[in-house]
Amino acid sequence: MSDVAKLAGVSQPTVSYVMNNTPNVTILEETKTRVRAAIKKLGYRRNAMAQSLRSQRSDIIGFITDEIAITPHAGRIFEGAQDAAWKNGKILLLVNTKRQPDLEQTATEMLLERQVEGILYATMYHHAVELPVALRDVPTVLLDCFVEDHSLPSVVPDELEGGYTATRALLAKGHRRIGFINNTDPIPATLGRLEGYKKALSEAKIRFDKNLVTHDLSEQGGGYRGALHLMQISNPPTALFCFNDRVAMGAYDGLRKLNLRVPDDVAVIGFDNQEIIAGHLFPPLSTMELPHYKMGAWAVNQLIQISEGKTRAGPIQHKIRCELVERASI
Amino acid sequence: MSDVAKLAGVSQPTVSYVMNNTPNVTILEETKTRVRAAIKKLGYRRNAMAQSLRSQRSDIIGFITDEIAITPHAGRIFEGAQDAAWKNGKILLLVNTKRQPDLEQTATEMLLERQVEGILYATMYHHAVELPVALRDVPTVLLDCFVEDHSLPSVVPDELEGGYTATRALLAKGHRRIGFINNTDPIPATLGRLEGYKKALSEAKIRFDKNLVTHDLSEQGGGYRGALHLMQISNPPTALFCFNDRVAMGAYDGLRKLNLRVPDDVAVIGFDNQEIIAGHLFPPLSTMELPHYKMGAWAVNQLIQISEGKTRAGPIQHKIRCELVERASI
DNA sequence: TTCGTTCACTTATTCGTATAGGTATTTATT
DNA sequence: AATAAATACCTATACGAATAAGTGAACGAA
Repeated sequence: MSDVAKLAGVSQPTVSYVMNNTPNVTILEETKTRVRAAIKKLGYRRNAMAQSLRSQRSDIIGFITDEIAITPHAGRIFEGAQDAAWKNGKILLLVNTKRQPDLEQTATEMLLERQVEGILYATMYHHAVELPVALRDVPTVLLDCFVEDHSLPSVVPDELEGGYTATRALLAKGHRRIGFINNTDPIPATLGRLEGYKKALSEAKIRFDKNLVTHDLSEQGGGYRGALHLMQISNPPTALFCFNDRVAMGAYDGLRKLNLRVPDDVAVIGFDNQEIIAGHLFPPLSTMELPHYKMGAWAVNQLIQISEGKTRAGPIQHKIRCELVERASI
Repeated sequence: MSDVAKLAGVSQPTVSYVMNNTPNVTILEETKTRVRAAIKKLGYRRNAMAQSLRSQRSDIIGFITDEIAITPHAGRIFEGAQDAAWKNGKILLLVNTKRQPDLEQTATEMLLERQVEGILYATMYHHAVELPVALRDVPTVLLDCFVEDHSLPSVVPDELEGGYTATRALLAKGHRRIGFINNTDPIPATLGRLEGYKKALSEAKIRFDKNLVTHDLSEQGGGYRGALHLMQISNPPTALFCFNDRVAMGAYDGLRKLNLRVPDDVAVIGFDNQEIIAGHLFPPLSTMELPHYKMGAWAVNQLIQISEGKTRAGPIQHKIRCELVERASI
C-alpha cells in the first residue's frame, strides 16, 4: 500500500481511504483516479491477514463436518452455506473430521486460532451429537444435528412433516394400504417419519396396521428384503413408503423379483432425492427432497445474526420442510 | 501474549519463545513451566492472522473446484488433499465456483488476498480447462484436469491403463467378445479407456470389432440402451465394459429386460467404484476405482514442494493408476 | 476582518506476533 | 584473576493494513 501511495504521490492511509471508500473522509475524484491507476499499475492486492488483524474481523466462518464434504446429497448443505456466506462477504473454512474426536478437537482449536467469527457444525445425517468443548468459545450453529440439552441453535429437516407429506402423496392416488420400509436406528428420521406416516393415515381415517411397517438397514439390501416381506403378507399393501432412495432402489429389485410392476401394481415413494438414484431408476422415483441447501443457508444467516449480536444464541431448533418431487413411481 | 507474559512474570517474546520452542533460544525449564501454566490459566490461544502477518507464511492452500464438493466420488479428492495438507501443517480453503467464470475470478482474487501459498484447481471429471489469469501469480497444481498447453503441473487418472486393466479382467475369465458401452464426449476418459481396451484386445490377439463399441450418455439411460443394442447384434458379446458405474447400472436393467443374467450370461464391469451403486447392485458390480484420494494427496505434496522451491513448477502430468475392485459381476 | 467550517489530506499509532540485537549474570578457559 | 563464552532473558522493531487525531488551505458567515 505504501508503494501504491508513493507512486500516486499520496500517503498510505489515503490509499486505504480510496480502496475502502471510508465514510466521513473526502478525497478528490482526481486523487482517487491517480490512486486507482497506481493500484492497477502495480497489480496491488490487499493483504487480508493484515486487514483482519487491524480491524479485528476475519470474515471467516468455520465449517466442521464429519463426512459431509464427501457424501453427495449432503454436499448441498455446504453449497447453501457457501452461497449465503458469500453474499455476506464471508468465507467458509471447511474441516473434515471423519468422526475422529481428536481431530475434531484440534480442528476446532485451529479454527479458533484462525479467528473464525463462528462455527457451523454439520453432520451427515440428522442425529444427536456431543461437541468439542472449545466450541463453546464462539457462536455456533448446528446443522442436521443437535445436542441433547438443546442448548445450541440448530437446523434440521422436518422429518415428521416429511413422512406426513410422503404418505399423503400416496393417499392422494387412492392407496389405502401403505407399507413402510423404515430404518432400524432410533434416529429422528426413523421416528419422525413414522409419526408423520401415522398422522397422515389417521387423518384419512385409516387404522394403523403395524404389520405394514418393517425395519431394516437403510440401503438397497434392506429395501429388497422389506419389499419381499411386505408384499408376501396376507393382504399386502398397494404402495410402499421407503425410508430413503437407496431402500427404494432395493425395493424395486424386490418387486421385480415378484413380478410386480411400479407403479401399476405397487406405488413406491422414496426419501432424499438422491440425484444418481431417484431420477434414473425405471421408472423414475417419486421422492421427498431433503432441504439441505436451505439448511446451509439458514445456518449461515443465523450465525451471522448471532455474531453481530442481533439475535441471541438461544436454543432454537429450526425445522425446514421437505418438498415432494413427483416423478413416475406413484 | 502480553497478558500471559505479565502473569508469568516474563516478557512477551519469552512467551513466544516458549510456545514455538524457538531454536537457539534457551529458556529455563522452570520458566517454561510458569509460562505454560499462565497460558493454560488464561485459556490463551495464539492469533494465526498476526502470526502469518509477521512470519509471512499463511499455511493456507486454496482449493478451487467447479462442483467437486457436491459430487460424491470426487469428494475423495478433497479428502486426500486435506489429509496431506494436514500432515504438513497446512489447511485448505475451499471455494466452490459452480463453473461460473466470474465467481472463479473473484474466488481466485479472494484466495490471493488471503495469502494462500498455492492453489489447487480441481474439476469434477478429467478434462481440459481454461484458467483465471490471476492463477498465474501463485504456484498452482491442477487436479483431474489440465490446460491445453500443459504449462502447469497436473494429476489425472491413467485412463488408458484403466481401460486396459478392465478389459484384461474380462479376458482373464475367458471372454473373447467384449462389448464396450462408451461415452460420447471426446474427453480423455472416453478416448483413453477405448485405447486401453484396444491395447488389451490386441495383446490377446483379438481383432478389434467396431460393432462391439457403442457411444451413449454416461448415465443409466445410456447403459440401458447400450446393453439392449449390443446384445441384439448378430454374434453378441459375452461381456460388457461400461464407461462408468451408472452406465453399468443401466446395463443391468437392459440385460434384465432381455432375460440375461449377470454374470452367468453376460459379465459386466464398470468404472468409478461409486459407493452407492457398485457395492449394492445385484450382483455387486466389479469395477475400476478412480484414484481420487491419491490424486488429492499428490497434488498437495507437489504444491508444497513447488512453493518451497524444491521442485520447479514444470509442465509435468502425473498419471495415477486405477485399481480393479472385484465383486461379483464378472 | 475575523473566526468557524469544511475540505483534502498527513502523521502517528494500533492490531498480535516473531525476531534481530542487546544485556546482565553465570560458567568455563587460560 | 582476567577474559571469553554461554545462559537466560529483555528491548525494540517489523509485518500490512485501519483509524484517531492532527494540519494547512479555502471558503463562508457575522
